[in-house]
Amino acid sequence: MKEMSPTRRDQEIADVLDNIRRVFRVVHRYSKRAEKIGGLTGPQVWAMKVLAESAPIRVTDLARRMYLHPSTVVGILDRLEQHAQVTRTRSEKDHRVVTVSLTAKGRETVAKVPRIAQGLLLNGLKGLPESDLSTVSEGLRMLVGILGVEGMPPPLLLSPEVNVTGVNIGDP
Amino acid sequence: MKEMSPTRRDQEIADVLDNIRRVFRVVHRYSKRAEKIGGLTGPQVWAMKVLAESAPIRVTDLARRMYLHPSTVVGILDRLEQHAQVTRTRSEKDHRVVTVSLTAKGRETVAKVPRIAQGLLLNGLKGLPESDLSTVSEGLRMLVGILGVEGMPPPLLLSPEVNVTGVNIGDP
DNA sequence: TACAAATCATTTGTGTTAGAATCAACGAAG
DNA sequence: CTTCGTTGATTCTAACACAAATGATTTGTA
Repeated sequence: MKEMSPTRRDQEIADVLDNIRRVFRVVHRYSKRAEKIGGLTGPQVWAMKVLAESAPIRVTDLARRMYLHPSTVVGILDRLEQHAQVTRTRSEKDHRVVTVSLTAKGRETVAKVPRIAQGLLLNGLKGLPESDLSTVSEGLRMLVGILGVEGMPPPLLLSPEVNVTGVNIGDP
Repeated sequence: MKEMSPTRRDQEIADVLDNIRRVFRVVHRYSKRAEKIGGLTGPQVWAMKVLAESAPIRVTDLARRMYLHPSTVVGILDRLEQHAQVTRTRSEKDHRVVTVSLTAKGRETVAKVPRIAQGLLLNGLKGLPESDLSTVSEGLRMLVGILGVEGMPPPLLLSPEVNVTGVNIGDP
């Protein structure tokens, strides 16, 4: 690429940080208020989707998949349990372990989610020309590299189903 | 842009969403625990920096600059006031307005911050080859475009000083 | 002037997030 | 078998974050 004066480079870095800020705010807000399927919040729906995919699952594993601290997930599960969306079962083999599953009601809820969750980002990305998508993809890969979290957590499965899940997460 | 089967494309979109999630989490955590200058949290330091730049300022304007809800800022100001870092003054002209300023102690605190706040992201970006920086920049610009927030808020100044602030914002 | 609408800060209520400490239970070493 | 370290879930505390409602004040309008 062409040469760039230090000043212009600084400007570009400033722009990057500025844009990160913007994306974060939007994604963050979106995740806060969006969703609300059946009175559930973003993180709650997100947990439900992970459960739909791999229940029964231990609390710790659920936390890992959600990139969250176990104590955070406990709170989310408390609320979901109150709404009768999930159940907790103490494992027989290892009494330290608690297994989380969806209730019938929970499965209904999850079934209703996908189409509604067609978020801004997912639709936007879908409509992007291949070359632009590559640019976005590359750029983010580099950011992740900078932050040193490429392999972050168990990459989850990558089925189309999960893509949708990803969106909520975003805002996920 | 080589041709890409629908499946591969879906995969790439999934990756993008996954990476946004990762960057989001990392930056968020970073802003949460990092900083802690003089016992202050990330958002608190962030508010201090905005104040350093444009105090005295009204609560609403401070909130706008931080991309936060006013009620959130009230809490942050409560805590900063307890630590004697800022003061609140009811305006004479308009009795609805409260003006926030830094105390002497607050100015000292701010003076200590900048060098420590050379964050992961800023340093990482600085070390990036020009071509890679362009890719990151381009990709983010597209994301911002998708989200329709190009002009989002008063872009703040773009001095190096503010860039540092930008990092905190991330977590914002 | 009077009254309605808008503005500003705050309070209240709910939810998300993390770290530290706690408690039970498992597993391995002696 | 007993002790010791580890793991797993939870509780507690503290900070964010937002929406909705409140109360005080200003502004615009009839």
